[in-house]
Amino acid sequence: MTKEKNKLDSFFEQVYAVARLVPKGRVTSYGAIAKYLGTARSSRMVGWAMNGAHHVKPKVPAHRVVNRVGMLTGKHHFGTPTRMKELLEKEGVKVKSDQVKDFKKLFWDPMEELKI
DNA sequence: CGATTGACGTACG
DNA sequence: TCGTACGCCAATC
Repeated sequence: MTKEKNKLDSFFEQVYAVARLVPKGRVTSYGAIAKYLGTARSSRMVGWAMNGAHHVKPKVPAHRVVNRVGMLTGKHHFGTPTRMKELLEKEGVKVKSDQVKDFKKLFWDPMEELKI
């Protein structure tokens, strides 16, 4: 405890929470999460938050989070540039040229499930 | 402590 | 319609 800081209230933890809520076989965007958290203008912070997703437990399905166009922009952060694609295809998400197919259909909007 | 970068998004030309 | 510029805010150099 000591100078323990409530990371659960940190913006980063909120991003992780939403990312973990993304159903298998579905994907979402940084902007969607940012917007849900009320920081739509700070969409970059969502990506930055994911930077620490690798050391957060439980595992954060960062591979289900892509940019606004469905491109796997963060694939280089998964150890291998093809890891993200493999993970998505493994869940049933079709990926072509680092871009999610039917992204519009597979898009999972937190506002649709968590809002209200 | 100031400048640059970054897994984005929107605005403007 | 496509390309470029800018803003966000935190972390890193």
